[in-house]
Formats: sequence, structure tokens, C-alpha cells
Amino acid sequence: MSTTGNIDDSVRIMAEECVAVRLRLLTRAVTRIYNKALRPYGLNISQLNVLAAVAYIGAAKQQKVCQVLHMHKSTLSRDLTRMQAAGWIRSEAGEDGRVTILRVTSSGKKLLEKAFPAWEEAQKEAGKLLGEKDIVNLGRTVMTLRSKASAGS
Amino acid sequence: MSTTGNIDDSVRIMAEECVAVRLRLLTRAVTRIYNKALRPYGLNISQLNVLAAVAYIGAAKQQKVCQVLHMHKSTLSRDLTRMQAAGWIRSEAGEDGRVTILRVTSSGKKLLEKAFPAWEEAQKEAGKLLGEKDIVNLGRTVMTLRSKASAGS
DNA sequence: GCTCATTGGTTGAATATACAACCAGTCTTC
DNA sequence: GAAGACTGGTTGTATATTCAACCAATGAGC
Repeated sequence: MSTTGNIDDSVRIMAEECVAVRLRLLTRAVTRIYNKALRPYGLNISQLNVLAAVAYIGAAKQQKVCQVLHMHKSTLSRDLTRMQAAGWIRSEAGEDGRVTILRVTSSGKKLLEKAFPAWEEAQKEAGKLLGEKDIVNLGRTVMTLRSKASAGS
Repeated sequence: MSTTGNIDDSVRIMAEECVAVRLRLLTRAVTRIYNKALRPYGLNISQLNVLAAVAYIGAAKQQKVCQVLHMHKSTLSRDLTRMQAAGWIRSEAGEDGRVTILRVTSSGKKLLEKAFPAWEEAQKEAGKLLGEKDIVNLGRTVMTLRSKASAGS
């Protein structure tokens, strides 16, 4: 006990216990798994997540996608540019002149369908890495987070 | 029930159950917490993680840092450019002519020390978000991952 | 001692991510 | 109904992240 907080203690604690370092390195590892599996289909996990979210929601407002994925609006805006260029998503103006409505194109749907088995493979591998219990817990945390706030800033 | 695997099923499963989407969105949320807390100190959580890792290891080979943080070597290479420019880290050639040895400068140490309370604040907030049990589990998973492979590619 | 494979880092090119500042609609309030 | 607040998106700028290709140094076989 004691010598309340010298620099070495601080370093040790930040290196060993940081929640961000854990999450971030696991995310890097897991992202790699999915991206590798998806590479043959010409999209990455980030794009698949957006595509699946839009397909799932259906006629999705950009703002809504930001909220469920907890993404910054400027990030999504730019991701969408690429995905629209790829022909996977199309957008139209909403009733409210500010809002953009997103839809997955038929080409986008076809891609989701084709990539599904690869996604499943990656999902299985990620499952082995994390363990079933952790995955369930993460799901619960995500739900909590979603219920709290909108991330759009 | 039936119709084994139509497109809507695939979409629902990918949207609701994807491990990557969970990890990635939580990481975005948690990263935001730390970055907000650290902003006044002129570094972000990614940089703090590298800085703390180097300080913790001491005379760290780049390759080693990649391994413990599960970062790609090209990512670290570029991050280091910025951090050396900021004067937080200095590098020297190792015995082996290929290897680079990293050290935290005294200015880097001072920064770590100064930023520690802000990091603690963020850590506390992240703890509330995830819950103690999840954090412990993540820690275990990280250890497993580290024991498995080196990520350097 | 050469060739060849390996290893550690850097660089080109691309995407993801966020903050801040901005802009264009909409809503509120007087 | 005009001024000002609010909301949803885009754009400037910067960092993070990766893959692929490269380069330099080392190590292994012959």
C-alpha cells in the first residue's frame, strides 16, 4: 500500500487495466477475421454492418442508422458515398426536406445474400475467440447503450 | 417454420447477432468517452495506449508493441511518426539492424502522469457502461488472444 | 561465400472514424 | 410572418487502420 500514485503505478494500471485498450484490440482482431472472410465479395465488415442495418430497418433515415450503430453522422455520410457509388444503396429525400431516406438496392440485397455464408464463417470464428457468454453480455450492453442516447451528435 | 434461409432471415441474423457489429459499436462509444476526457491533454486514447505500452515494456521493440496491442505493423509505424514528432517517444537502432527500440521520453512520461486522472475518469465511466463482469471477461479474452499469435503479419 | 527465405519496418493507396464548422430546411415564438 | 433556435447532412481537416508491395538486414543451406 502507499506511495500514493507514482508514475510507474499509473503506467502499470493504464497498460494492464484500460477498458479501451481491451475493447480496441479485440475489435481489431475481430474486424480482421470478418474482413478476411468478406474480401472475396468486395465489401468489408463496416459496410456490411451498414448495409444489413439499412436492410433490417427498411426505408432508413440516416440519423436512425447512426443511432443503432452508434456512428458519427459524418462517418456514415462518407461511408454512404462509397456504398452508393458501389450501387448497394440508394437514397431519396424524405417528407421533411432535411431527412434522407436510405434503401438497399436489389444489387445490395443480392450481395448480402451471397456474402452471408462467409459472414457465418467469420461469426463462428469470432465466437470461438470470445466465448458464448461474452457475446451475450456484449449484446446486452449494446441494448443498454441504444436505449440510452442517440449518438449522432 | 422453414423456408431455410431466405434473404430476410439472413439480414435479421446479420443485423441482430453480428459479434463484430457489437464490438465495433461499443468500441466507438468507449473510444469517444476516453478521447473526450483526454482532449485537453492533446492526445487520444490510441496514442495513450501505445505510450503506456512502451512505458510499461521499456525499451520496446516495435514488433513487441504490435503483438501486445494486436496492431498491424504499418499502423504502429505511422502512429509512431506522429508521436515522435510530438516528442513523446524516441527510437534507436537495436543490435539487430532491422529492429527499432522505442523509449518514452521524459516529456512523454510527464504527459502520462498528467493525463492519468482524466484516464481514470474515463475508465470509471466506461466501467459503468460495460459492467465489471464484462470487463473482467474481456481481460481474459485479451490474454488468450495474446498467448495465441503475434499480430504483426 | 552466395543464393534464398525470413524478418522488421516503411510507403502507396484506400477506407473508417471523429470533431468542428457549415448549410439548408423546419419549427417556435412573438 | 420574420428572427432565432433546432435538426439532419455535408465538407474541411486530421488520425487510425489495413493490405500489398517494397526494402534492408539477418539467417540458413549448400
